[in-house]
Amino acid sequence: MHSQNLINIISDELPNLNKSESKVARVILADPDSATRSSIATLAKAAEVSEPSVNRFCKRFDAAGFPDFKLKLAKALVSGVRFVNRNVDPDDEVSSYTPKIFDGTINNLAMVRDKISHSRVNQVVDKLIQAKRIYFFGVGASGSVARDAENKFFRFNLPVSFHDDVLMQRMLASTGSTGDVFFFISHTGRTKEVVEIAEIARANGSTVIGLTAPDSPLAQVSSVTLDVEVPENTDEYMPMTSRIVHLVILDVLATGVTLRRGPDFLPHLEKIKNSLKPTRYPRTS
Amino acid sequence: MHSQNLINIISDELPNLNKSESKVARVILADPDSATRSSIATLAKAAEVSEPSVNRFCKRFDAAGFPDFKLKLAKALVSGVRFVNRNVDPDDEVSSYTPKIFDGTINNLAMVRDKISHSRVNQVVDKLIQAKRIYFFGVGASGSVARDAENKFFRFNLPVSFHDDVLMQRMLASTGSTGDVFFFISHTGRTKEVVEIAEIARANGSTVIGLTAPDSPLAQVSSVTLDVEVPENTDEYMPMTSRIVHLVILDVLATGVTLRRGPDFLPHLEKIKNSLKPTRYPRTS
DNA sequence: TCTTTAAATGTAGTAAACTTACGTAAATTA
DNA sequence: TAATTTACGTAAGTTTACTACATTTAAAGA
Repeated sequence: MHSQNLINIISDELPNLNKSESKVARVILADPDSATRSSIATLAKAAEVSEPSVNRFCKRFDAAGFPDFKLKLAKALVSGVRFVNRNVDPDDEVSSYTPKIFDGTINNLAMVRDKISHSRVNQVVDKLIQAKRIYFFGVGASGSVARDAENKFFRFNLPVSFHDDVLMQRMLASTGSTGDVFFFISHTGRTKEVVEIAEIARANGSTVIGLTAPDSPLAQVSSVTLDVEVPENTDEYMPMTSRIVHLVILDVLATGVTLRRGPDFLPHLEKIKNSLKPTRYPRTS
Repeated sequence: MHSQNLINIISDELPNLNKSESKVARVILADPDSATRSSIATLAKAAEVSEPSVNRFCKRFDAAGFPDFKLKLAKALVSGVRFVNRNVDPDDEVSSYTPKIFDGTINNLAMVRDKISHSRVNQVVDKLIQAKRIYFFGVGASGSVARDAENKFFRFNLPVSFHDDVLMQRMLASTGSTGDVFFFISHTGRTKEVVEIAEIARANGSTVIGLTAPDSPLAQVSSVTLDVEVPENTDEYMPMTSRIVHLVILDVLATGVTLRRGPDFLPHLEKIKNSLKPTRYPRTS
C-alpha cells in the first residue's frame, strides 16, 4: 500500500478534489499516457481550466511542478506493464513463464535494494572484519546460500566454515565465545531448531547475525539483523526468491569487507584467482 | 532483446558516439535518475557541452527532444536498473556500493531474460521429465548452485542428487547410462576435470546438460546447452553474478517441470510444504 | 602538405512552456 | 447580509528547449 501507484492515488482522491482539480484528474485518468506527452497548456485546455489550476493539481500530488508530475505519471504507467507480480499461469508457455520468473526475481532485488539499511550493512561488515572466526549456518535451501557464503569469505584469510547440519550447528554454537560470529541465514526466521541454536550462540557471548525476515523470532535473538522482506509465495508455481536476495546481500557484505581491507589486499585475491588457471582450458578467442 | 532498456541501449552505443555525445552519455549513465530531474542546461554544463549537443543526443536515441528523452529515461529506470556498468570504486561508501552490486545483478538477469533460448529451455524440461535419474554437478561456487537445484528438484519425486566432489562425479558419470541426466553447472565451462567427466557421461549414453558459457568446451560436449553469457569480471571488487543467473534458470526449469506435471501434482507439492510446519514457530501477526 | 569538403560542435536568438504574484469570483460562515 | 475564507483565472515574469546559423574540427582529395 505504501508505494501505491500514482494513478490509483489520483482516482482514490477524486471525491476530495475541487471542481477544477477534478476536471484535470478526469482528463488525466481518461488517457494518462497522452497526458505524459502533453504540455500544461494542452492539458489545461482539454480540462477547460487555467494553466495554474493544472499546476496546483500537480503540487497537490507531491510533485514539484508539472514536468515533475509528468515524470511520476510516466513511471507509474510502466510499473504496471512489466515487472509487477505477474504470476505464472497453469497454461503458460515457456515464452511466458520464463520472463515472469526473471522479472519476479528482479522485482524483489529492486525492492530490497531500495529498502536495505546501509547502517546495518556497515555494522555487519564491522563484525565480520573483527571476527575471530565466522560460521555460516543455514538449513534446507538456505544451506546452499551458507555454502556459497563460505566460498566467498574464505578468500579473506579468515577461519570460515558453513554448516547445514543442525547437530553440528548446535555443537559449534555451544562452544563459541566472544569474538566468534555466527551468521544465520533463514527465509522465514521461524525454524525452531535454528532459533534455539542462535539463542545458544548468543548466550555464550558470540555475535549472532541474522539474514532473515524482519521481526521474526530469529531476528529477535540476533545481535544485528539484515531484514529481507520478500512477499509471500502467493502462487504455487512461482519459485521462492529470498535465497537469491540473500546471495546478493552476501555479495554486498563481501565487497564491504574487501573495501575495508584496502588495496593492499588485492594481490591476495589475485593469487586465489590465478590458482585456478591450471585447472582450466585456456581461451582461444 | 525485445524490450531493451534505454540505459542498456545507450551503454551499448557508447563506442559509436561522437566526442560530445559520449560526454553526455557518460554523465547520464553515471546517474540516470538525477538526469531525469535536471534541465537541458544543467545537463549540458555537467557534460561540458552545449545545450544543442544534448538535444542532438536525445534525438539520436529516438526521442522527440529533451523532455521526451527524460520521460523515456524515467520509464527505463522503473524497470529496475539504475547503474549500468558502474564499477565499485575503492573509496565507495556502503550507500554507493550496495545499489551498484544489486543493479549489476539485476542487469545481468535482465540480459539473460531477453537472450535465453526458449526452445532450449523446453528441450531441457523434456529431458528432465523423461529422466530416470538426475545428477546435478558443480564444483566451487557452482557446487552451491547444484545443491540448491537438488533441493528444488527432489520435490518432483525423482531420484535426484547433487555432487561437488569430482571423484564422486567421475564415478557416477562412468556408471551412468541411457535415461540418466547429468546436469553440469559451470561458470566458465573450461574446468578440465569437469569437461572430462561430462565426456565420460556422454560416452556412456547419458544425457548431458550444460548450464554454462556459450561455445565453451563444456558446451561442446553437452547434449543440450543453456547459454549464460555474463560479462567478464573487469572490476576486482565486483562480485561474480553468474551463480545467481544459474539459480534463476534452474527456477525456470523447475517451473517448467511443475507445469508439465499438471495440476494433479500440486497436492504433492503442498504436502512437502506442510511437512515443514511443525518445525516452525507459528506467525502471530 | 595544402586545399576542399563534410561533419561536429557551439552561439545567439526565439518560441514555447512553466511558474508566480496578484486580483476577482465563488463559497462558506457568522 | 456582511465578512472571511477558499477556489480559480489573468497576466507578467522566468525558465526551458529548440532552431537557424556560424565556427571549429576532422576527413578526403589533389
